Amino acid sequence: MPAGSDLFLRMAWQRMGPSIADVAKLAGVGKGTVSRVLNGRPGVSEQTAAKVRQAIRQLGYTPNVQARRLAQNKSDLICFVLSNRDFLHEFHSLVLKGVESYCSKVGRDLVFALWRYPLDGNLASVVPPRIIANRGSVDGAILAGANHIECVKAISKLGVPCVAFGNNLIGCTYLSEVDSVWYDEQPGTREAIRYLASLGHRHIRFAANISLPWFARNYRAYSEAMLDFGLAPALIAVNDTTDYVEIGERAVQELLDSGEPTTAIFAGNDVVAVSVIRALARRGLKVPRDISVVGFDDSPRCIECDPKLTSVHVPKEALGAECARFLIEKISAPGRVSGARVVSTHLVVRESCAPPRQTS
Amino acid sequence: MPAGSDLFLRMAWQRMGPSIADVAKLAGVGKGTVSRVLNGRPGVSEQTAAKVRQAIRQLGYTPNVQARRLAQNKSDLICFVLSNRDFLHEFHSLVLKGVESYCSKVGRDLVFALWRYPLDGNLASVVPPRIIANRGSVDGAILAGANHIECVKAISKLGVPCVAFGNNLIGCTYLSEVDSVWYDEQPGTREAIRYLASLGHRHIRFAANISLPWFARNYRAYSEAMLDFGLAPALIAVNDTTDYVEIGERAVQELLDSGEPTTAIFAGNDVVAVSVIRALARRGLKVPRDISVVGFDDSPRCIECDPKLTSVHVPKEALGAECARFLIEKISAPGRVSGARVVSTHLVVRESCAPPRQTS
DNA sequence: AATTACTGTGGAACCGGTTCCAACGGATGC
DNA sequence: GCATCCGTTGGAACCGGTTCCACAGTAATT
Repeated sequence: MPAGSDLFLRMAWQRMGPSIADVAKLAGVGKGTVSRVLNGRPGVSEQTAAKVRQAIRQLGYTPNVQARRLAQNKSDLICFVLSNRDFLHEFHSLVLKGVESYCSKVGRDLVFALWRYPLDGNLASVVPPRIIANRGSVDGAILAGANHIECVKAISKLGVPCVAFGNNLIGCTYLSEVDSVWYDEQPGTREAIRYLASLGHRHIRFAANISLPWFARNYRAYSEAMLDFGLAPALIAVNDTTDYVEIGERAVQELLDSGEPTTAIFAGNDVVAVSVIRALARRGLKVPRDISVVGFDDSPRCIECDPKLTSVHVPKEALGAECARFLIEKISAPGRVSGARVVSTHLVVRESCAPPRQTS
Repeated sequence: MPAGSDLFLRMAWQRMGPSIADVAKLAGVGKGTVSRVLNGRPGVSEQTAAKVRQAIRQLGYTPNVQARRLAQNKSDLICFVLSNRDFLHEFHSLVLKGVESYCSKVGRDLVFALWRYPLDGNLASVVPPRIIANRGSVDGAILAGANHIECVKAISKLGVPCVAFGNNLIGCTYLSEVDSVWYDEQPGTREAIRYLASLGHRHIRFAANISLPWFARNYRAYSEAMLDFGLAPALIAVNDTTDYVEIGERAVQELLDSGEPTTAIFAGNDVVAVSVIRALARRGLKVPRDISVVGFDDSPRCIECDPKLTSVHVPKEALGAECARFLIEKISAPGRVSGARVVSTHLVVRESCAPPRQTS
């Protein structure tokens, strides 16, 4: 492009809009003044500002984002990284929604990236997503999906501020090992047990694959709640599959085979719960008449099944929003904030629980 | 920051990495040469290139993306816009997955944005998402979710290359009115009708709210297929609600009230289909023994319900990938490609259909 | 030996903003 | 009347890349 070419030439040659210099020239002021008006900084007389605004309108001027980013050495971009998930399931869709909603409120945009690596394998060869590795690409990252804690630390060490979704962290020994946001299973779980107990249930069993950390955490919360209410925790473990539907089916089979008295099932999540209900139905057992079922997550499918599922609500959007808030605090005050943040859960009562049948 | 400050000062003061000038100085070459090496351009001797690579390694240099973007006037960023959807449901999650997978293959990153506007109201006051309006922010946009065709045209007129998801376009009178990617309902629908007919069904009714354009398109495909097989199309319209679950329930009620002979229901989508199955079950009718049901979309819930749902598969990932491919072609060859592209559908047979009961 | 051709290479100019400093003009104070 | 101060303002320098032109060597040609 020819040096010093004027606006007309530039626009004709490439699809390039007017620049701040064109505005300045038309308004008869300096570049600095236009910049001040654009960013609402003080120190410009109303008269001059009006001239500038007029020129901006006349040219249809829009600031070039890249140039601003270069000059300010920041991008106003947040990266949402979904790790080791085949795609965005309902849960993370809602987390993303919370993140998006907070980000758009504070004028930041969202980059979406996937990240895959062996969660159990050799972590030494794991490379961060390109967008994170490129310096200056994004101001920070939210690590959602399932991550190994060492990979979160690795991203941090790259100098990119980041916040992780806590409950799916692998290898994390204590809450605040990395900056993270968690949902607390306890409040909702306690409510669920109290509710079942108040209906008269005594034999409430937990069904899941507790080799998966999130189920393990739920199970611990369940156990504590049971003990608090003077009840004996009991587990139906299906630890050799990660297919939630299969976990539900096999749990029912195992339960019926064992013949142990059971009046209610607390499922590790909603998919397991729905699968449990269907497996029970196939064996002629009706929910909640013959047995009560409680799910975990409060996903949309709770109201799409019959009976509608009583479930522990996880505030997914709030979780996402909290991740975003935390990250943006970290970005604007590096080193000033850190630790773990927690959002609460609560029970949503629907139709899948009833008083236990009078034992024959 | 002081002018001409050296690397050490810059890194100490702000968290700023080494720049291309630092690499050039260390390697004893010019900036241009370093740039040539970085971008793998010819015209650099192997000896010099080696020196440069050594210096890059020594400093741990990473190029600054923003600077590159400014100089090249492109961002390598694609925007995925989800319009008028409360969040990413399964369908669009999979479309997004297809987009992501194609983009990451060709080295582009993905920005995620939501866009809300009244689809029927006053379109004059609709403002495009900030990220699109900002010149230079993204190279192009994929408009997913439900869009009004005038809004797609408005984005185009801003000079931002874009491709829209076709099937949810409002106000679109012919396929190639804007650059778009569609799934073709016909092949899968014909397969479904042929399959039902081959089982012996003659009275197959379509259930949906056909005031919604996507259902209207499905209905048209259904009607054509029915006629082709010498059968009479019949509609159960529930046009006064957009709640899919309610559509299913009310359709069943209407069907039973009418008393018209019906041996199979072709639902507008899977959510409607599942709702139909449940509503039938509540009235003591079992699928597929008493009546057959076919869904549309082939969503995950097809295998999470009982019986597993036979459904017309929409290749959502392929659709997303095609959007991305189309857009990137538009970006690299402006004005050279345009029109509508189509991906096909096909039937996936599961458990929800059987030969019709011998009429009593 | 002089001319031509070609390969490498340095570096100035440029992308389009932000930031900061010097300077200007008018009002105020003495 | 002169010094001081403050609100405005222009513009140079800068952010960190890319691009392109000019030019130095060296090899090939005449």
